[in-house]
Amino acid sequence: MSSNEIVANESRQERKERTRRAILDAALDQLSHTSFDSISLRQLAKAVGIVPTGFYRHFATLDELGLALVEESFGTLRDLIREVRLDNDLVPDTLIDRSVDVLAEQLIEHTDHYRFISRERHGGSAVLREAIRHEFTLFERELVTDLARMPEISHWGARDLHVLASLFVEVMVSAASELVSPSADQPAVRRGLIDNLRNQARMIVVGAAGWQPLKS
Amino acid sequence: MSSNEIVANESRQERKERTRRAILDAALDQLSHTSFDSISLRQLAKAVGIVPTGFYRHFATLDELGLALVEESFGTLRDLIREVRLDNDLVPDTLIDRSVDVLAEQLIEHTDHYRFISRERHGGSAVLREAIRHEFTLFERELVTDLARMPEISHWGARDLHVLASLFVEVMVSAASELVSPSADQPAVRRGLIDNLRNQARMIVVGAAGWQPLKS
DNA sequence: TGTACATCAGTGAACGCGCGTTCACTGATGTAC
DNA sequence: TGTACATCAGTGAACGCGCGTTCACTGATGTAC
Repeated sequence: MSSNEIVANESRQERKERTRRAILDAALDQLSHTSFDSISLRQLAKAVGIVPTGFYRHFATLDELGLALVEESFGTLRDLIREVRLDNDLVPDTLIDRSVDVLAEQLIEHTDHYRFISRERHGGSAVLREAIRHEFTLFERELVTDLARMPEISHWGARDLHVLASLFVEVMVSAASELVSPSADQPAVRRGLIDNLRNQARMIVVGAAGWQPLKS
Repeated sequence: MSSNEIVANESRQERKERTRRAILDAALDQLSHTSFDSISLRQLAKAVGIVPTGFYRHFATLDELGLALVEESFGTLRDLIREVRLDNDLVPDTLIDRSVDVLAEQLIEHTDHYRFISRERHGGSAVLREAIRHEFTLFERELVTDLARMPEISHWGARDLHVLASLFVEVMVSAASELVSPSADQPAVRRGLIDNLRNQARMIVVGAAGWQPLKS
């Protein structure tokens, strides 16, 4: 579908927004088999159904497009956390099961977003790397706040909380990166990855339970 | 330095090997600020000091060059493990300290290799992704073998060992990726990352110590 | 040791192609009166 | 409600550039005798 096809009763603003959306979608599509630093503006425009120069009506540079995708992708990640937090009953084991299930669902629904983050996190564009790193910092900070509320570890210091939060984030990110990789489309492989993630989270919880907080 | 400068008493074979080496080095250099799927054969040749078509005397395709880099980079990683294993006294805490120190040193010495792996692990080239994934599988399998020798966990099953080994690999890879990132050149940041990695490893060890092996 | 021939790493011209960006434009939509 | 003008998303020609790959070549090194 091209973005400039005629739709009745659509304002100029709505039509523009629809084209912008189409550019973002075409970019996510192209980025599922390419990295951002070799994206092609002309192929993008072709997929959207506009002429190459039309791109500049929506983004001043390709970097601006990339940053919009980072923002959108982390929006998706924040939705995930919110969904888990809603029914947070504070029992570690069911919380883990619930979180892993929600993650697995989201990864299927928003594969493009997570693949984009995973690829560009250490990719060739310094601008995107920095933006993604910043978002992950915020994300981990939120997780630290959540963890600090749990009575069992309410006496922990900032360093201890960081150790635990970074462990959770890292196993989650690792598993997510594997799950969105094109090689993980066989159900048996997916189940193995999810099973392992669940057990990793449990082992971390056991580690946290026996942890002696650091001094100073 | 160009690869084709005159060096006395050098056989044709030696000279060719020197050019090949120069191509690999120029590629690693270019890949420190670019991803493999947007590498330029012409820029590579220019850096080496040969004409673009000269590249084909050494590699049939760019992919072949990429695979050579994967092999070489994982050679470096294997050196690291060997070095740690040499003085493995089986006391978890000193083993962790020792491993983290060796890793930190190696990351400084072979930044290019580790950055390449970190970037292409989830990068835009399916060929390299697959090669890197395969190497990591072998690597984790080796770690499982090592772990299975430790008396405390000699009764664990394959799944339990996989949980623990994958945790170690993932925190190591995460920390390494951050440490080779251009944003981690301030000593204070480096120390923070290394300190956190050490504590993550310790928390995992505590988790392993309290772990109830899975059934079946 | 000297000669005749084979090898092959590196050359350089040429190719067709897709790239990002410039610019002046068009014509439908929106707005002021 | 009708008219005159402003806005602006999308157009299309043109640009110079770097790209990977082809091909026939050169001339130093290596080898057979």
